[in-house]
Amino acid sequence: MFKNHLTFFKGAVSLPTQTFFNLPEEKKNRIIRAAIQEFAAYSFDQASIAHIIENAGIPRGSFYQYFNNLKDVYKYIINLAGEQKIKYFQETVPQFEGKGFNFFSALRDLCTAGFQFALENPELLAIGNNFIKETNKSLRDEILGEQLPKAQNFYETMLHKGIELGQIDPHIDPHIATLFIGAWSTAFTELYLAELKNLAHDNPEDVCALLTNKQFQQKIDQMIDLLVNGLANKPFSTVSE
Amino acid sequence: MFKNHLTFFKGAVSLPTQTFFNLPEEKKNRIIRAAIQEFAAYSFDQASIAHIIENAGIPRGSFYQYFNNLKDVYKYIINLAGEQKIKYFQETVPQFEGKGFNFFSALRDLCTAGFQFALENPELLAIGNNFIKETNKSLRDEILGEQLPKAQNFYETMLHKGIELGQIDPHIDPHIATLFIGAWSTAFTELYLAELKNLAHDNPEDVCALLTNKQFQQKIDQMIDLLVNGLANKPFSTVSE
Amino acid sequence: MFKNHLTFFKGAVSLPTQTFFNLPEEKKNRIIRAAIQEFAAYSFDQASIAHIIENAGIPRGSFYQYFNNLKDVYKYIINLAGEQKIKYFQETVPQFEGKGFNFFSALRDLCTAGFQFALENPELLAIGNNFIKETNKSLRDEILGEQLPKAQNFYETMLHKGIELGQIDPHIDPHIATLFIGAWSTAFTELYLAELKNLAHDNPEDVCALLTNKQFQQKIDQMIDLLVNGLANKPFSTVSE
Amino acid sequence: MFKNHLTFFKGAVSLPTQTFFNLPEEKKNRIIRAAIQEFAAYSFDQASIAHIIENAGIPRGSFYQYFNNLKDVYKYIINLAGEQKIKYFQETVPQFEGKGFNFFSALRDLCTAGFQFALENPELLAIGNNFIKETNKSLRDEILGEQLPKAQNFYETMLHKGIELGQIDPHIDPHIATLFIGAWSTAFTELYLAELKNLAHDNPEDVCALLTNKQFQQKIDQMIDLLVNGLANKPFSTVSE
DNA sequence: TATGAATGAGAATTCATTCAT
DNA sequence: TATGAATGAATTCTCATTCAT
Repeated sequence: MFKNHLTFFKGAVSLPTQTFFNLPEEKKNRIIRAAIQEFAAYSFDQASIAHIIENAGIPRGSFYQYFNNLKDVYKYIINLAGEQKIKYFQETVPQFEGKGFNFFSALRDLCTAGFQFALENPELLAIGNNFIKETNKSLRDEILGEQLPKAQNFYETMLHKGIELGQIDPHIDPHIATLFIGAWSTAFTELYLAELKNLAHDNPEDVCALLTNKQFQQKIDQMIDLLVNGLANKPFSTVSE
Repeated sequence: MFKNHLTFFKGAVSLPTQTFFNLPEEKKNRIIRAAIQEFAAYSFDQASIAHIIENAGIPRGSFYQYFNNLKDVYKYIINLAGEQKIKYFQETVPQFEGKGFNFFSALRDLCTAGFQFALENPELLAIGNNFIKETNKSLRDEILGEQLPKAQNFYETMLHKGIELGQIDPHIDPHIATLFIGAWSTAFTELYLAELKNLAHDNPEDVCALLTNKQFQQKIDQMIDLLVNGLANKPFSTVSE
Repeated sequence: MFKNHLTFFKGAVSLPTQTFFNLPEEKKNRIIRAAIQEFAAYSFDQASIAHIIENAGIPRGSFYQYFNNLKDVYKYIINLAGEQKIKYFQETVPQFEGKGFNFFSALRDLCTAGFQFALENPELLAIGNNFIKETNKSLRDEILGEQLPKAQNFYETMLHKGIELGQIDPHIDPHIATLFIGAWSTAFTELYLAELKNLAHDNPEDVCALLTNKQFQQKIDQMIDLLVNGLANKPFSTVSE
Repeated sequence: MFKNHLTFFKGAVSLPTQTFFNLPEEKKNRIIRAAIQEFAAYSFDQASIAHIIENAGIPRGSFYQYFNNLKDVYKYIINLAGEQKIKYFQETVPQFEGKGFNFFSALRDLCTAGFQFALENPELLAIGNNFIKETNKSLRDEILGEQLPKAQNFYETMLHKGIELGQIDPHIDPHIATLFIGAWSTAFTELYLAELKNLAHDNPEDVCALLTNKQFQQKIDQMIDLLVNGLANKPFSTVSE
């Protein structure tokens, strides 16, 4: 999940105890909100159970009736976030079906949706960002391992379709392209976060206007253009022949 | 330093105490090795002094005669790694001087050198990777702040030269291009690490042959091609016009 | 508090955690006793959490569930001691109200009560003594700052009343008089401690008889006489005119 | 020594090693100065060998060739300070010999000399102050025990002479009077230090004028007057009869 | 189940003193 | 003797997890 703002996995591993699920909605949500807040603010290693129970307003002992340990809450939250993201995309992005599919316009749609989601769920974006940076290898692998099977990489699906329809250079190894798009997308997220911070400084109230902001739109276009056409000044490019 | 495997800074902040520098080479190296090992395996927050002194085989108190705290060793090691990398590149990569400069072939040289360095110093690569992911903002800024002035971003230099010589599309915003190359470089590192792991599984002894390995060479070429020409199947690309 | 054995403040700053206050009386008292013992025996800087938890028979971690650090226990104990002293005096010393007030007899009452209190609470006396000697200025100021607002300096109150009623030489600067009484009081405490030690040597069991001891009573009278009439053999005193 | 700024002991216990005394004057003085500085700034418990060697500019190991431990330096310095004070007084204060002796004017002379000394040797005053506040009982006793035999309490000598010459109320127990004068003197020191601090704030350059400052002279006179004649408004004092 | 107190394993750091050269 | 590195005991503080009610 969250290799970047446009990648995600679908997962449904049930880690909290049954006791947790039996909780009244309000309390359950308080706990979830506190956990989201915690993992948005801190990496897994810096997150603490103490913070979560304090923000959720539940007793220490209760925590252990709902989860085995911090890792389990983490997995649960990562999972939840992934589900929300998938749900959002499924509702928002036109499914890449039918003949009308165009890889590059679909890409732009996906980007826009991604930024929209990030705008509406800044904490989930932060959680994703923290997860990407997670260096605890065994934790990473454990989470990815559990979720990868159900992962649904929109990019990969799109890519294959694009190749199929001849919109993408057929010489390109799809695996490498996927890797590249992933990194490209992460860089995009960084750009987005940097812009957000600037806007927040200058004009906190119209952060929401970011997406319709002309300059930012131009940057999006440039990034997409780079991905599509590369760096080369076309007449001069020679290396890759 | 280490925004990715091809970016680095030159730095010379001296943080260990004089006592440390007075130590016999052998002992000093033992400590440095232990620290490198630690920061290669763990992020700054997960690294522990206990591990370092245990691996270096020095008593608890001695550590504090050499460094003030973990942060100081970290800075020292990051610095050392940066210096080694710069030294390596200066010795290996043909300086981009004179008329003969070609952005794309220079890029390939840089990549090859980067992989070579990573192959010879896998732990330094790991340290760099961990640093990129560092989420402790104040620590990041502190280290970058101390080293940025002396930073030397090869990509940026090259990019400007490439634009100057008309080898790169002049419409591209250099800032975004830098971001783009950064993403590309990160993807490259991931690719490299994945290959390494495969090789290590299959044929641990010829890891060193990776760079001359034909398949890997093809992948490098593909990556460069992606960067240069983009994804589009040229006759069909339309979006960015 | 405790500028000397007859001065004190009233304070009610609550520093321990709620957890501490929830503890069963017996355990709470064990901890309080251990802390009192510690601060009676050692100055703040020499006191150690290790001693307290050992004497209280609680585990290391528990201490930190009750207090944030040594300073907080210290403040709490100083405060407790102050409250006990005030309570004692309020119950024992006739309030200096009404016309019948006589500075000098009130002083004697106060002294007697002070010695009585010290006798019954030798550890609190020791704590007060250690606090007076506290050289850590910021700690002093912090504690005094928190408690001064509620401070009730019996001497000063009495002094002003004595001046008002013409019982004290009107030429005397009240500030200096306060200083003077402070010194006198300190000397008194020293005298008292010395006597206590002697008695303890000779006849440990009748320490309690100290106050009714005739010789000691005479010493008290002498001290008061010194304060009231000074050293001079009256007909000969000349210096201060 | 140093029960207050007018009390002191003479002592000559030689605690440093012979090696120390063999040192060239300059180096020896550097060490002494560093130690004085340290004990003026910190109480014994807070003082550290590290500070001293740093300020003296001597290596760690050397310290232990000159002294066994911190306590020994402390004793040595306390001793040195005492000797300096005695020397100063012997040179400055008219010896209380002959018929012309008057307790009260001698007292004023002593005070003035004491303040003068304090002004010229603020660090020694600070050391004395710190020693008075020393709560480490065994250390106190050890130092006092070693030095008391040779102690020379000017007050006590004077007092006896004053009684002898009928200048002091013969009913007064000399022991109690000594105790009282001691505390009085300490209070005096506090007053002096407070004034010093005020002056330092207002007019740092004329701190030296403090002693000739009229207001301060009046305070001295009031303090002496209180000691001589007591608090009572003479016609009304009744208690002590 | 809910609660919140109990616990102890670690982590960092300090510093006096000893030791080797 | 001079030097400065070596050492480890002591101290504070944190926190996940267990336990008793």
